[in-house]
Amino acid sequence: MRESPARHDLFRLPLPREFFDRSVVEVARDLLGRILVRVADDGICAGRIVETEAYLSRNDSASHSFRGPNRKNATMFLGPGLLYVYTIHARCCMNVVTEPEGVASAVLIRAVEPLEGLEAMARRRGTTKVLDLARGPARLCEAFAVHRQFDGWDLTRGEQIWIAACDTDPEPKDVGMSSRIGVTSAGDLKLRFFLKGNRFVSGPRRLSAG
DNA sequence: AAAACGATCTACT
DNA sequence: GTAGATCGTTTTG
Repeated sequence: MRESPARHDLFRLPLPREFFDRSVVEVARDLLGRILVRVADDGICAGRIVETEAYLSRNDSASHSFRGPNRKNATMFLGPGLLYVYTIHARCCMNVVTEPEGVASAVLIRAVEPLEGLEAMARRRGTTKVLDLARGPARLCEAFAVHRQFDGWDLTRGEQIWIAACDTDPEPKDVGMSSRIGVTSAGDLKLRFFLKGNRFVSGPRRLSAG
């Protein structure tokens, strides 16, 4: 994909703290269309966020912060605009902490549409299939070289990794939402948002709305 | 020390 | 769409 100077300048502006200091659902929806930017020694890359999932603070048993702060989830309690990275199934997933300090709500970034630095992503992922580069939270982390070491990273600094304020797909956003009540124990509520019709969205894109 | 549990992925039908 | 792999973390004895 060709790289235009104008676009590159837009990628440079990190979203400010206030952006993240809002309701987690609001942030999850508003993150769609924004650009995730990664500057690393082994390559620069960027992608448009097409799928997110909101995790509602410690009142939601599906959230990692449900049982209160501990060694692993500490970042979630430290305030908006931080990156929370955790491991699962021997892989990493990245979250953006939202809402005021202590609330511990976060948005899981589930997929991006690769825009720039496809070569770097392909190298890190071990595949050249564009569809498989960053669709899925763990694949995304691998493609963008995000590991546990980035847990607690301040996204508003605009260094190494951040989310650009620009929106490549200005209004009106065609946002889809799929919610489901947890089948397990205490009714877990999951709120997944995605850009409708985008082929980089993972999983079943059933339900409409939005 | 052992067992169970995933905010997942891949392969395959 | 679903079964099976996979391994760090948490929970249990």
